[in-house]
Amino acid sequence: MAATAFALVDCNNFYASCERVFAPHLAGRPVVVLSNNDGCIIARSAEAKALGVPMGQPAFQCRELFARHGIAVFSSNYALYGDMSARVMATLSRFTPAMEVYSIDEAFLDLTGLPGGAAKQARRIRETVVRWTGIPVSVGIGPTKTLAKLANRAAKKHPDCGGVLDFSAHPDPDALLASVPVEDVWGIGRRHGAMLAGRGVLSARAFRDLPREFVRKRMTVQGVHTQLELRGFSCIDLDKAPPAPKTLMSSRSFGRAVTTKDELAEALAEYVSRVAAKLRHRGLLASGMQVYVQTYADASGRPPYAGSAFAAPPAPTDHTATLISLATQALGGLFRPGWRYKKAGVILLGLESRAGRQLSLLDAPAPEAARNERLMAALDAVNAKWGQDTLAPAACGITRPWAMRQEKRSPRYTTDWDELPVARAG
DNA sequence: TCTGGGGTCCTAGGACCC
DNA sequence: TCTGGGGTCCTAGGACCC
Repeated sequence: MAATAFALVDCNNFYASCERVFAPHLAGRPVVVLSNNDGCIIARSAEAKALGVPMGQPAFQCRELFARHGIAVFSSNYALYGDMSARVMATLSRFTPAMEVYSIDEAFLDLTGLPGGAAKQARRIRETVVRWTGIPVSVGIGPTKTLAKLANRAAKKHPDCGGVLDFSAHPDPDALLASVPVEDVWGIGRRHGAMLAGRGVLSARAFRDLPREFVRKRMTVQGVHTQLELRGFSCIDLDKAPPAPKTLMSSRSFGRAVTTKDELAEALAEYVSRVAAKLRHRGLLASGMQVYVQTYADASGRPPYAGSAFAAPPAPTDHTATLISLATQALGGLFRPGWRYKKAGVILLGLESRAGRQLSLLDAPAPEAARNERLMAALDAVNAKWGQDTLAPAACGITRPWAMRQEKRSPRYTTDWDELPVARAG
């Protein structure tokens, strides 16, 4: 029986690569993608990295750098990235059913026992994905998910390995672990990284060799799992069918400061209508809701105001109008005049499966329930066919002066009939 | 004017119950 | 007189991930 071989397949500079698939003239050129609201930099092509464009930097601080180097700048286009992700994942699933889609641009695969060995399969995966989707990927292989992650990072760092690195076949694993900064280990973030650095623990190797009790005390059992995984003992299983989400949220920073309760209510109505559509798409009902608002600091130097409120519908629901009126009520208790609001959001809680719901005698369906259900189904069907905001509740407003900025969004090449790429002859 | 959005898990502490 | 031990549920806060 072969030793377990987890692979982590990770798309290189995913969002930037997606933009380039449909803009071939950008091949070899620096490309960056901005966060929602065109706020900060969330993806960079290799060329942009080489020019020193920093990850996470506010976009307005980089304008000069963008102009000087002719960097192509895009607003984020999640319709495009989501669709490209689905294509990559479908390609990966041809290789093994033992696969976990871990994020929009990453998947774990169990390559144990496949013909030719894990590394050979990984090279085939790489070639196939780039040929079928245009997206380049790197593959890290290891006996645990944490080591596969680490190997993936190393594969990206060392171009000479051809985008595939197998931890188990590495000639000097201790040296490899010693070369990885401790805060780059999967599961160890900035805070714990700083705490460890303060104690002279700087590398993955040094962390691996710490006393277990110390790790448990300072980093909880999750830290212990990470440590065991670095030692080669698998603690984190492949999750082929991720469990239903426990919360769903929709929130946005505004394109400009919002000062009135009416505008806040409109924005919240829009977020509710988005998150309710997600809820129905997953076949879930919400039994609670949290609404929150955040302001900018004001001129007097008062710290920003942040408020949140809970509300619950009479019975678990996925009905947009019910949820909107709930959010509007919650806002009533939350709103303070005289502030400039920066952001608001809605979180749906206590999610349960619609199918599994047992109706009690007390919450027998109201007469309008069946009509509501048909209305929501019709709304979702129209929006699925014609685009996300074709139909929206009037409470969301029409002009949306607070809407987020997206000045450089590329077309939704793959998901919108009006934005298909056009091929020209000759 | 100016720094995203969407998730999960763990722990501690308080309320409440038997 | 004078105040156990164990369990559950909820919330807030902090940490992590992409």
